[in-house]
Amino acid sequence: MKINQLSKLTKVISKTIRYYEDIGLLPKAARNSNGYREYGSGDVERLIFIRRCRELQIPIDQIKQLIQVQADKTSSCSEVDLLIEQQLEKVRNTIREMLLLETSLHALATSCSNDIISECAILKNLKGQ
Amino acid sequence: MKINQLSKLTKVISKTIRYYEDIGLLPKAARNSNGYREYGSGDVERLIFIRRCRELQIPIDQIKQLIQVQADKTSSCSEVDLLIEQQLEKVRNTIREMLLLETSLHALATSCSNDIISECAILKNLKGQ
DNA sequence: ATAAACCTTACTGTAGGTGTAAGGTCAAGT
DNA sequence: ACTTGACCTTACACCTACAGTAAGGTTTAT
Repeated sequence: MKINQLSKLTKVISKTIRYYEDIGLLPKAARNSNGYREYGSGDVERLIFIRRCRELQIPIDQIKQLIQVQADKTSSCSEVDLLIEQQLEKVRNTIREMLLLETSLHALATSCSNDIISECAILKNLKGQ
Repeated sequence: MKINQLSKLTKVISKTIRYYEDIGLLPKAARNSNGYREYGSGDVERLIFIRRCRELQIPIDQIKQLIQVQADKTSSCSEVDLLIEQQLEKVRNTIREMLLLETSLHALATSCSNDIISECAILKNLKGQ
């Protein structure tokens, strides 16, 4: 199949598929006589795997690792476990930071009941400290 | 004062200060005879304002707007309110997304009690759908 | 005198793509 | 036969918000 077909099956746009090939996340695609990329069902599976990982915000370098681990039959699940666990920790950290941010912004948003710009409490708060 | 002094007072590194000048977030700095940038107390205040905004993840373009609004004595607070409100909404959306992410990752992390890579439930889950 | 600490510009790289230009190919319709 | 439109190709620029590095000039302290 051609790139657009792969794109439809995986919900990854062609542009991004070529990009993934460029950076080595996908192997170099086979080409047919006119130079178009040619894909098979293995590519569909691999790309869906990648898309699912990206949806979970797993960085591309770590996806590369996950793919390598899968290819190596002798490796154990513990590497996979660790990677997912780390990703989970990162997400939880982000959530904590975002909640602090939300508190600050909310306090800021409700601080000004004025209408005169020179007296605006929001701007004053932003200047302070 | 010179750039390093400004940096210490505002907790913004010199590199970033020059960058802000490049992109027009800070006005072109005055120069003294040797070509070094020369700053005054107004610059301290302005840069602290910018830092506080960045800590709240307000994008640089919106900080530019906030600075313009402040300079214009005829403008009302409503623009400021709106901007902060939008930022708050963005942060809340990110939190919502992150919480969904956390759920997915947690489910994934606890799905595999296996140790054989070819049977790893995590990898299977990532391939599916 | 010299070394450390500071200043300058300019260019490159980061993550994960998206946008755009300029062109080749292919199938269908007129 | 010709054209139109949909598809394919590469290559380069752009996005955010900086950080790193090179290569060089200046100032300050010892």
